[in-house]
Amino acid sequence: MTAQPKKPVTLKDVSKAAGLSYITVSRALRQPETVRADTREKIQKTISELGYVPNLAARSLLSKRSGMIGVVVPILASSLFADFAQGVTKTLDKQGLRMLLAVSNWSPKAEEQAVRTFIAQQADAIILTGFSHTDRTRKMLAQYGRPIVESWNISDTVIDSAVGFDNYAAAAEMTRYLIEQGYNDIVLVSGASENIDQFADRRRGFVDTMRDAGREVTPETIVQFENPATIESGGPLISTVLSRKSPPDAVMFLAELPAQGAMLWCLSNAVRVPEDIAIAGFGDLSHSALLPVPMTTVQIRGRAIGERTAEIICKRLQGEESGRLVDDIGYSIKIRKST
Amino acid sequence: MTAQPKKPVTLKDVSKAAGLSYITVSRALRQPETVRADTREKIQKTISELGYVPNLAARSLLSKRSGMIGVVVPILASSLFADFAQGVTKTLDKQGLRMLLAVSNWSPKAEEQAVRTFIAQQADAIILTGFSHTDRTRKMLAQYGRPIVESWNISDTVIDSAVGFDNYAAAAEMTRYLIEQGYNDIVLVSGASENIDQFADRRRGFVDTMRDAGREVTPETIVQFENPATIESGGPLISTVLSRKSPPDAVMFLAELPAQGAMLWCLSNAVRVPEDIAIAGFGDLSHSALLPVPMTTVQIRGRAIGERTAEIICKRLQGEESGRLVDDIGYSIKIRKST
DNA sequence: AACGCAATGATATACGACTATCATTTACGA
DNA sequence: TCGTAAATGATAGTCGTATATCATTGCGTT
Repeated sequence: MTAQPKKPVTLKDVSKAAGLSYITVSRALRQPETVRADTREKIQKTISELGYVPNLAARSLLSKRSGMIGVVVPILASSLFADFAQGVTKTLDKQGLRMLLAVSNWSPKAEEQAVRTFIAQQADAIILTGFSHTDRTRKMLAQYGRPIVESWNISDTVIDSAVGFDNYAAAAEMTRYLIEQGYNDIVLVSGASENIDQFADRRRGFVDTMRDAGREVTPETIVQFENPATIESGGPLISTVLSRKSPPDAVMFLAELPAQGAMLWCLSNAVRVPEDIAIAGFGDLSHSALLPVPMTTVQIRGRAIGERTAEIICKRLQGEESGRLVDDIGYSIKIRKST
Repeated sequence: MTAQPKKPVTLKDVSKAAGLSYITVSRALRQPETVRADTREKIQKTISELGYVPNLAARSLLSKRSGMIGVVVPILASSLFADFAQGVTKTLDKQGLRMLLAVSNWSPKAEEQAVRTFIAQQADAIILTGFSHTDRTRKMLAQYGRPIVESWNISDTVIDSAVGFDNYAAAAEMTRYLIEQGYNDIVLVSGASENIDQFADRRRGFVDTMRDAGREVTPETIVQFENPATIESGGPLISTVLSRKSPPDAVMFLAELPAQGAMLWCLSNAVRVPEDIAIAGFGDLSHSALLPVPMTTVQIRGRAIGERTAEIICKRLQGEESGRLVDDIGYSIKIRKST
């Protein structure tokens, strides 16, 4: 069945089968009003009989539009980026656009490779996550000449447009909240922040707020997990922190999965939250609100970021010159029982 | 910047800039050994100066290979299908192939639309989830003449190849286990199974095993949730079941999220698991093993299914005529504390 | 000086869809 | 029966890449 590749059906094949000329068939599809109704019907009939599907590679060569949008996410499994990607396709679908999806594993180098093939494939627009790109990526995108949206963060220096939220402010606000709640010794659990602006910004938000409040930030204050963040890393992280000579009274995570892992570890090890240790997350994955001790966290609407991003792309492709645009979709601090 | 579309750089532009003929530049890329080393270098230099990126639409028109693989998943957010998709791209990446990803929302009609555009985009292969396709989808795929892999289930009647596990057997084995554990009144919580073979097979596995064991299966035995399965649906489902005149002593879920939701509801409502009610899941998302009462479930390795699926595609595209192939990647029943 | 070979050039054709231009056929009313 | 408009046909060129064929140039060897 699949062994011998079938020769694909072309418009020419359709015209022969219908006993019409190529040009008439072409017109029936492109300018239907110039072709008689019964002729159109006959053509439609043979099209579905032969199973003709237009070759978009040929069309794109001429029209310069491929109908594909390139999207790069750092990771997909158990993360808000899956929501994001789903939001993107959902919106693109309505316009008949398709998503070329690449996973970078938080590597700008992998992102570069993805962008290169997106451009080669004639993607009509490109969606990236974050602002951390290689020089070559930036050079390629500068030549690209089509819509580019960076997502999941906002900044004054975007390539083209951006949709996201203020990572710095979100972390700062959560830090301020914890300080105001009276926690004296707050530890930050952060992802590796080299090359990842989101984590770097969140981290700065924490550090600046702590210092503004007169709190000391020592090397002991910040603990790091390896990307990608996993739920399994949470237990070891919190147990290490709790076994210090003078353990902190609050731990603020910059990713949701390790926070959930830490919470579950506490539940299983008779550590009371928030009495023994307060835990705050970042992201608000679906479990967080339903845990026996619902978790305080920064709620990010990943789906909404994806939809908004795709909407901007669609508008741009329809010729609306919105120009450089930075859309702050916001976040919200969800105060629950864990702090 | 993005306003006026730049005219893209073509091979011809490169040849002009390098002071060479088009054909020499073309040869330098396709048959490098026929071009002098220093000429090749000069060409490479101008290529990177101009930022030339080959137009794969043009190439694909000639070569019949687009370098893109179409993938349809029912859902992406908080599900094993995100792991699956990540496994697929990871493996495709190594061969320089890209993933066109569509989300069907469990709708065969949406799948059909996705398949149509995959074929139009000249995808080199197509990956589907499950066996539930519309007649039109089947017709298109029959004409397609390229590798097709159906995933997440296995069967004797596949279109081309399949990678997955035996949904029927997995549900049957879990049912048998619950019966052997001595649970007398087992309730099944299933997804809507019209048009979704995975759920239908799991359901049959449950029903057949129950009847074989002499258990009655009444309308009361099976409760249904709406797709997509959410964690939020778990609480209401289990509380409804528990408020029956004679509540069951075990609940078997055919999806992991509602099972987790049910478990978390029990934890928050002083319902003891498994003493008051046993709970079994299906899928094993990352939280399940770490809950205060770790959950018994059917472990599915979504990532592995994705990787294996992509491997088969890659081999096929490299010309290995493996032919019709059904790969059972297995599952494993994880007995934990919740039953 | 003649030969062979490597490197490069010129030209044409193909891929499938689309369009512009001009030509032909058909149907219908006056 | 003619004029007109609508419907259809024929032909050629476009997009960017790839390749087959044949031609030209330059260089070293005998």
